[in-house]
Amino acid sequence: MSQFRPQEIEPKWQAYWEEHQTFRTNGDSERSPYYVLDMFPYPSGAGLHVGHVEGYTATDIVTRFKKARGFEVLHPMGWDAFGLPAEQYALKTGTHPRETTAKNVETFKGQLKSLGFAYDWEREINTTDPDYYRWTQWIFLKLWEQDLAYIAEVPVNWCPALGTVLANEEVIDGKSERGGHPVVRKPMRQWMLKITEYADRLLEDLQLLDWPEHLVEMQRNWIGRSRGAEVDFAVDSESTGGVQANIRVFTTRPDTLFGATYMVLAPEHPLVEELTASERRDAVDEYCEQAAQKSDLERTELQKEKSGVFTGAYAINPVNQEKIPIWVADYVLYGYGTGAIMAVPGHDERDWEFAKAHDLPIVEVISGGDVQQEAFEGDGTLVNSAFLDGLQVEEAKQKIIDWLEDRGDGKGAINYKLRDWLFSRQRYWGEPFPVVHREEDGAVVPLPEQQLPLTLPEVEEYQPSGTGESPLATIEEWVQTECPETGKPARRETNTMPQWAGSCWYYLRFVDPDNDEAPIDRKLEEKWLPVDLYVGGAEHAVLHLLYARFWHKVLYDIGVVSTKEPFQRVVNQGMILGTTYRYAVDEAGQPFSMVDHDGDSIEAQQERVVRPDRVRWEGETPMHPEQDIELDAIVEKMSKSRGNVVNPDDVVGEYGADSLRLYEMFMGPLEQTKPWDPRGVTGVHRFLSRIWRLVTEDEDLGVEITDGDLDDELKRRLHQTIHKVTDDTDELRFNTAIAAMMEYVNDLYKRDEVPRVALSPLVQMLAPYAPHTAEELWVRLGHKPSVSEQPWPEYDEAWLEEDSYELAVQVMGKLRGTVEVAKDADEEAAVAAARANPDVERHLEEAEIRRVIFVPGRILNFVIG
RNA sequence: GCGGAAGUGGCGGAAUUGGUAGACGCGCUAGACUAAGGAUCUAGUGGGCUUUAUACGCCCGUGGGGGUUCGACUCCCCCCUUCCGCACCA
Repeated sequence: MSQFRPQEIEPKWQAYWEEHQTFRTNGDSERSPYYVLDMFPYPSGAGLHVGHVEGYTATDIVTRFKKARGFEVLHPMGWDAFGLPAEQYALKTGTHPRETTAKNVETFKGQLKSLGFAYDWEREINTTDPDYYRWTQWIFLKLWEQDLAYIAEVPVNWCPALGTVLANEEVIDGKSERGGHPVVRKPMRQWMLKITEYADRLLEDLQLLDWPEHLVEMQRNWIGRSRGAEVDFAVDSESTGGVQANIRVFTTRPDTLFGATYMVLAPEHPLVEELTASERRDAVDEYCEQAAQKSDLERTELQKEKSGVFTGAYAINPVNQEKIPIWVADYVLYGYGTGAIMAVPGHDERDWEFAKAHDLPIVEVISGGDVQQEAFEGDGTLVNSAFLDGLQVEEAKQKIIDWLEDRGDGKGAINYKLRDWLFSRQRYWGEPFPVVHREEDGAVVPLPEQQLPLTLPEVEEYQPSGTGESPLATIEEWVQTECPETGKPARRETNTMPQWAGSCWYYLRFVDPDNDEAPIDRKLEEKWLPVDLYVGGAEHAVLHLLYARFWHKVLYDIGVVSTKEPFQRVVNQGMILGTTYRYAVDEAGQPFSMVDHDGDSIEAQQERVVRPDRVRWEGETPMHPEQDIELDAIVEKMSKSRGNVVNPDDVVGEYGADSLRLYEMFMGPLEQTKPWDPRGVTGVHRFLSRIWRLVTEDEDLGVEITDGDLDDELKRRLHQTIHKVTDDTDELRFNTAIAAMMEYVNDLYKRDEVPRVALSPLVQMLAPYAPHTAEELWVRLGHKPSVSEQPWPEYDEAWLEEDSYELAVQVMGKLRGTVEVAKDADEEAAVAAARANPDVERHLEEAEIRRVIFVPGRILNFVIG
């Protein structure tokens, strides 16, 4: 026997797999292909965290399991390496992002290997590699050719401190996600991608996918399709001193058109300028100016009462020719619909509030509520609506749309929340756009494909130019070029692509990483796509997945890929939470406990945290290391500043990679958010150690390994275990699969002798979960390596059932006892057995049995009365 | 506010075509082996009542309240709480 020392066996088997190319994908294999993909990481300086390990272990188990089940598995890994942190580090230290990236990749790769993940490293890709981004640029050219890329002056989130424009998702509460710097709106020249043109297909094709409901729902909401009508309101030119205009609105409630008592334009709406009456101009100008200065946040949250100003102009309601006032208010968003609304205060809560605040009339057109008290948004019968009176809402919608279309005053329309994709960043560390701006006429000219990749030039300064242009703008010799068509002077585009670009198609490149003719060979794409299982964090539930789907559809339209959707099945691993130990300090800096007498947390203005390894334990109570203060232990998201981050390297160092992997899978369901419990690791480590001692015949155990056959009972247990572990693994229920193996081992421990044939399948089942330990034990059981090349153990249905079973017996639905009955016992036999049980009989003897419910294998219930 | 997910022992979690609630693990308790045990092995461990004690038995128990059913963690209605996403989207 020998001690279980993971630190000794793990490097050994990692070297073995590498040397024997155990997990190299054979592209010519006849086996069924199976593509398992992880969301590839951004190689940050912080290294791998336990959240990565969770998802990567899950896919690793699937990879090894599917391989054992006869599939040819593709399981690649790469680096999403463009991005802001490396550039910010360059700003601080002058280190080229390429160097930072290379170093971080090295760290990550070492960590991944130390965990024994079965990647085919021959297919490693890096989005910052010119051989890779050449094809990212190529796809951009295709988008341009398809008229899906354009340049626009759009108000963007300009962050002066970072000297760059941020995407909406990078702005949180009006501040930059990284660094918390203030963000303001500023119009700038930007590249946009017309994702909106694909909105319908992105919505429709969600049906084809095997994704969790919440994810599909989030995508649906993001796309935000709504059906309604566009209606044209003529402006009353008498009220504008002769200015003629037309205001088009989008509404989902055309049925309420008779209830429109005023109109609202967004402050940015171009008609505001034209329509405003001279005597109202000062007030309107002032209002619009204020609105422009407000951030999105201020325009929404701080808005207790809806603000707005009257323009002095009136519009004419096309259904009844009534004159209604036109207002300007920032509760109407310029970016949605037409930037103008017809306000129906009787049946829209927002309009109702505005009408109340500004004393505008409220008219009821749908009966069912009291519109003077509150807006009625429910279904009902049309009233005060001339030819619509008496109809229900749905009928009225259709009728009014027909009516509007006949008269040319409007039409049925569909609107989306989804906006075009802001696709440029004013940064250095991103893919350059493969286009030039010709100086003589300002034309945008794409580079010919042969000139790709357009590589990033070396740069002296990583500092943004400050004007909003990227550092690339400062390199004259790079910027100055000539037009590939005319040879005349031209300037290169100095924006770069956002980080999403590289991750939009990397799953394709893994299939054919070295192709220098095309991003991917069509035949290989047909073989491997779509991705069978894609695992990653929920933070990418909307944008990454939506953008990648969009690109995939474009590539589908131009024949590069044959599949409509890239990811057949997506699973989000749940977040792993850490424990934070905290206390509070008062204004004078005096520390005090945040735990009250009942053990509840109390609120504190300022709190401090204590790192877990500095906590002083008084029994079960966490205490401040120096002071007599009880710490408040709370479970929350891991973050550096809270000192609650668990470093996988530390766990590997102490317990080994297999224990870390096993623990993360044993914590609970993959998709669930789970708290990290340091003691939990010891539990699974103990389990591995128990198997180890069993297989290595630890003399203290007194369990002997024999070459004999399985007795019936053990055979049954083995087959039941294989059955359970197989099903659970297949359905990603790793926690219960591990529990089944634990139970089996517990049973084996109760025996004096265990035949080798009872252990080998166990080791095989363990292999995807704890591969190093399994490899070593496989050899110690007398087999040739490697267990990773073994087919998955089979179970025999015949051995899943027992000859007899314990039948639960109820009287009036209450459990009164259990009896052992034969597997095929009929009701008569079951009742006889049950009545022979005194505990059951006692409840039956005085009563009349009205009914007997017997479900073989499950329950016997007596109804008495 | 809208949408999604979820509330089960001291803790992480099992169990849902309705059929013995609490598998497995942590922690805890006792015992064994020990010079020692934060090692290991064995047994026990939802709460309460009954009992000299044990066994047996009984009652309660899956966020709360109703309901359907022979039988409900599971299905239906109402309510509460937590987490996640979106947030004036007309």
